[in-house]
Amino acid sequence: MTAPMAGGAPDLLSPRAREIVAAARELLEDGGVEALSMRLLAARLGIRAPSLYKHFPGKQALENALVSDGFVEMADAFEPALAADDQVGALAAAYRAFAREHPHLYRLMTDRPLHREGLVPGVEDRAAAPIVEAMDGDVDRARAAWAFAHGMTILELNGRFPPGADLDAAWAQGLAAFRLWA
Amino acid sequence: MTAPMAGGAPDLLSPRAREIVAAARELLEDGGVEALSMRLLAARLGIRAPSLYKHFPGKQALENALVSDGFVEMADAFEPALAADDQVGALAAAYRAFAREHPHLYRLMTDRPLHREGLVPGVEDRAAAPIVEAMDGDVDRARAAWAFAHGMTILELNGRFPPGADLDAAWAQGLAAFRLWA
DNA sequence: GTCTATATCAAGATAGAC
DNA sequence: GTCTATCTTGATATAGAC
Repeated sequence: MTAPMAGGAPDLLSPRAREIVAAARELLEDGGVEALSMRLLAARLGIRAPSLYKHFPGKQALENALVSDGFVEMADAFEPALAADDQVGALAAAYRAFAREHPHLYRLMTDRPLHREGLVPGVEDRAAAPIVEAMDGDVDRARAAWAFAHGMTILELNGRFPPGADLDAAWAQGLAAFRLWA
Repeated sequence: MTAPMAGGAPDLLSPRAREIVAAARELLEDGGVEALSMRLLAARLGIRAPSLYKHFPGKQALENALVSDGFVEMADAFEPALAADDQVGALAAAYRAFAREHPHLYRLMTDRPLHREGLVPGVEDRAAAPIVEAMDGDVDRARAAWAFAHGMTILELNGRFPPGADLDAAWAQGLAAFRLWA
């Protein structure tokens, strides 16, 4: 696992809270969103569930910490793609790689409403900025490109394409369209 | 609500089971996937939850019936778009309209793994066929286009675009790209 | 076709002692 | 910082009577 605070911002969480988030992250990546319960998390830490509430007011706060970390990692993965010759292709590759390496985190981050009030300020924007940048600052194109990437990703994660589907080819078709714009 | 069996196929469900599915549909459209519980469904029908198991072996079978109906309705909504001058635009409009009119059904149908063994045979393919047709039979382009449409739809349903985002403009950007292919 | 009664399980969360 | 004990709620599902 990469460092959650790679950007260098000071950590808002206490050391013990950090340990809990780390365990929650393992639990999530191992067993998915459904496995992320206060009971199982406590068990992984060798403590009882009520103890967790001394460190987080509730489950939502814990999820918010996981999602905030995820956005920071996403931004760290996306930003280098802007240095590439083919920004669109490099960014798409980074997007697919992130989702492939952290499918359950990706789902937690993208496939449900966000509780924005509880996130670390700015992290969502930081992850989104490279997409806008790659689309030359056109937010409408950026949203369309994001929708394509998310659609491909979540449909694949949910097993919605036919078994033999050539997803590389489908990605290539979408990317070709994005490049026509640019 | 439109007729679930508009295609004319014989209904596999008993009349009472049909009533139960109709009530489940109302429950789903009113309160979303989380509201779709056997208890609440029974309450809406004025009976007790265990009685439902005389008509369906389990909750999954009930969901499968809802999803199968949904695919039939989706196909009925998509197929006329192929008669339009602008097939891509008409199909996209039909897609958006379906999701807007049945957001919770759309989620049940698309935003999770499918239990294909339990669906009415052929319904998924029938809903997908118009997209492939509009893309001149190119399945890779059809998958890319579907990913874009689903991404736009589900991100909007989940409130993931910024409050002031011009989603019509984002759709237009994506559709322009699809038309460049054609 | 519906009922009561029940099994089983799991979830998030709180109070208060140590 | 962790504990035990408990609350509250809700889910799917089964057995067997009527």
